[in-house]
Amino acid sequence: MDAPPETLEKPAANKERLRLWIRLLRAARVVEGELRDRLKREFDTTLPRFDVLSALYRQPEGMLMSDLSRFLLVSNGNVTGIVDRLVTDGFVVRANRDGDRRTSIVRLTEAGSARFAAMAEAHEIWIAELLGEVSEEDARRLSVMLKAFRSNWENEH
Amino acid sequence: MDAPPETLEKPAANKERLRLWIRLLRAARVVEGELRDRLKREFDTTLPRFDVLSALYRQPEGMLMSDLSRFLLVSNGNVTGIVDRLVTDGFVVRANRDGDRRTSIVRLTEAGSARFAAMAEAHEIWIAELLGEVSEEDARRLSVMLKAFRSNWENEH
DNA sequence: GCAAAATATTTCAACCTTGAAATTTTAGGC
DNA sequence: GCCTAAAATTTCAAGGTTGAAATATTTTGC
Repeated sequence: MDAPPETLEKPAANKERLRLWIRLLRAARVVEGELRDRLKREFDTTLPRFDVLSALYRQPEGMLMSDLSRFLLVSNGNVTGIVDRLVTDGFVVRANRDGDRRTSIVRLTEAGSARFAAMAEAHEIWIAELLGEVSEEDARRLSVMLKAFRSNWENEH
Repeated sequence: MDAPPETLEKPAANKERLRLWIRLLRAARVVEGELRDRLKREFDTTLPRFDVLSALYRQPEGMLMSDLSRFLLVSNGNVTGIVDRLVTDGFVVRANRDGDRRTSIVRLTEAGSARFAAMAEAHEIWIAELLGEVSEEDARRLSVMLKAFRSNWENEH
């Protein structure tokens, strides 16, 4: 016997999930907005640029455009524009890859790496400050839940 | 004696908060992306338009542009554009308010109200489906945490 | 080898988003 | 009653975002 589909199982649970989603989205927007302001004020940059630098910082050997797009959960065309601007600013380079002329490896420059290191340090402090009310215990629990949510999602899609 | 500032209190807790933030942001993006796709496919609309309709649906007497902006956590100029397009589509009207010619009350039309009701029904099911792995118990706990986070934020800002 | 399918990326139009400047109207001080 | 400040909104430029179409290259099947 199959279990009934989740969505019909218990109406109250679904209302609770809806409330959860709305609050999660609002919390994310509040924090995101604050980070955007601070990145602009203190480093004259944007959140998407920060995200790209962050991804590249973890992969010193570089990433393909499609790697970036998949990792950041944004479209290919989007990454093109952001990387273009980062190249103009001198924080990133596109290196030719012999063997496949369709692709190029995107890598941080020295300047980009140094710049990101400074931003990351501030960023960590900002998050500590913005999420200061969340206890270490709560943070751990919530974090585990969200990780489970995501791996589950990845497996199904 | 004052307690030490949160950010210096315990480095491990801050790492945990940083991890939490990253996971929260990713979860929000995954769900948001899926909602965007479905709203487009099934109702030929966008998330920001849905958000505006949703806000207006809860306030049948209408809202000022600045009310919408504050409630949705987006800029004034942003709301102007979205409402303009909703007016063009016939889902929303701007009514003159006697007494103050700077402002106008934005309200749902009959069509807008009916349209939103249909979308809201689907939306609730989608969320139930997307967050199906989160137990009712977890949802409630998480939801309470996020609510506390937000009221705390509101009080400080 | 070559045509066709698959892959990686860019381009583009439409929309979303912000923050700052401009516009319009109202409220206050005198 | 004026003049100035305040308030609500719109306008605008720059950038972010998507999805679809276009481009360029590589791989596959035969």
